[in-house]
Amino acid sequence: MGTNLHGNSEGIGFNRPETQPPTLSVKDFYKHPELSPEDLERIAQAHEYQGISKGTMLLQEGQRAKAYYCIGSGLVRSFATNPSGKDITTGFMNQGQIAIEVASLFLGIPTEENFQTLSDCQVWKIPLLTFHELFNHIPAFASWGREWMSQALLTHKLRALRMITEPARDRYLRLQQEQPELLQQVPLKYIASYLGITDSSLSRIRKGIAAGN
Amino acid sequence: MGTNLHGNSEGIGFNRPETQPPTLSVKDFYKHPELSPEDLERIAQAHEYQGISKGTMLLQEGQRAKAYYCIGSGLVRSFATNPSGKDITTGFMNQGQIAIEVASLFLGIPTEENFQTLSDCQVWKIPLLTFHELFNHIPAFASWGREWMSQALLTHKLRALRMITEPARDRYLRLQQEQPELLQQVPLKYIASYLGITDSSLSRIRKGIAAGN
DNA sequence: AAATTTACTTGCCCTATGTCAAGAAATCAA
DNA sequence: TTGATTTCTTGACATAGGGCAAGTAAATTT
Repeated sequence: MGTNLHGNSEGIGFNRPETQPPTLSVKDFYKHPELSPEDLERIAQAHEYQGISKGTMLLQEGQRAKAYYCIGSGLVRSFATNPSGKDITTGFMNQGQIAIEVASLFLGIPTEENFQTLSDCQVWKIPLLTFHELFNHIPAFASWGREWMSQALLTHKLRALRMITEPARDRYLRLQQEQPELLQQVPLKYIASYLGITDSSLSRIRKGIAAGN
Repeated sequence: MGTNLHGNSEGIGFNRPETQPPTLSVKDFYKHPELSPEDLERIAQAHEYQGISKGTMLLQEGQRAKAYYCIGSGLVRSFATNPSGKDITTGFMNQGQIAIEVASLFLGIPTEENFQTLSDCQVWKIPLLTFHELFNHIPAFASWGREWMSQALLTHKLRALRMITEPARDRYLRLQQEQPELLQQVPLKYIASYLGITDSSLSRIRKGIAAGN
């Protein structure tokens, strides 16, 4: 295999000490006005805390997700593989975000995306079955889910639009502004494919920005 | 104004005879295993039938949608306007599809998209208030909505991905295969911006296809 | 039917980005 | 520490697609 992201499906329980303890609790992921403290408690109980080491595949295309992950610390990327074999990064999820695959979640169809940790992560994991149960029994949780999905939908529409309207350089600058952490932690090739360009091009764009700004 | 798509906000009730009566009923839009005939009936009742003439703006950016539209016949496009003034087609909705704006629907935020009829349309319109009421009272309807949204989310993710991975020509061919009607009915410039290219480029792509295939 | 507007095509030239390949720098593995 | 792998940069060249402008065809308005 020969990569440090070796795709072990069982990278659970790393030992390296975290540099920063996450200041998040699982309840922070479920902010919604209608959710009562009791609801929140019940939801929180349904999660299991896990440490996951860098390079772990959380989900592979063709599978159906069995859980989703609230990211307490660390970084996850999702990617799709091109017919021609290249992988295209479709998203980054970091602290405070949820790594989730919608096709599996509500449609029960196998995913076309892969999810992979880019660093050691601390996550709260919730099985999809449990999720559905809570979802059906706690209306406020359903509201939360609806809002989450609406937001995701907007985000993806906007992404498609920007791929059309903005030149690569602008997309890079926007990413730099909105998620500067990413540029530090993520290999350039993943950033590049996320922006829809090659790594060579991104390298040149960077150079251009560094020079004439 | 000087365009046949004159953006009248009150193009309700055209008189031109339809060439084809729509074979759809409003219930056809709400296929879901959990929806009982009674539910369906109640939902159907909440819709109002309307004829809308070509060129009508159903929704303008900056507004909050007050309703959505099930398209019995005709064609609608959504578009966003670029900072530089150009409009970019973000989607086409035709017979059997729903013209809806998610930001307004569940987030209550003003839309950044415009919706415009590209032909005379027959629609079933449902006010958002009524929709929310039914949505909250009929669990199966909520399931339907969730599924609709999941599907929409997948579609938009895929669109963004294809903008990255496929060349314009392939995107055109795909559109031609998946929605051939569109190419007949829609001005080239709208198709072009939907595909993320200029009308000149699309014209050349067409030419190329017509020649060497 | 004349005038106007819109739709589409085409030519010329330009730019952003891709492809391929090489090499330096950094990181990881042993 | 050495070797292997990955990361990033850079060069030479190719190409898809954009910008602009002209021109014809088609449709709409008057």
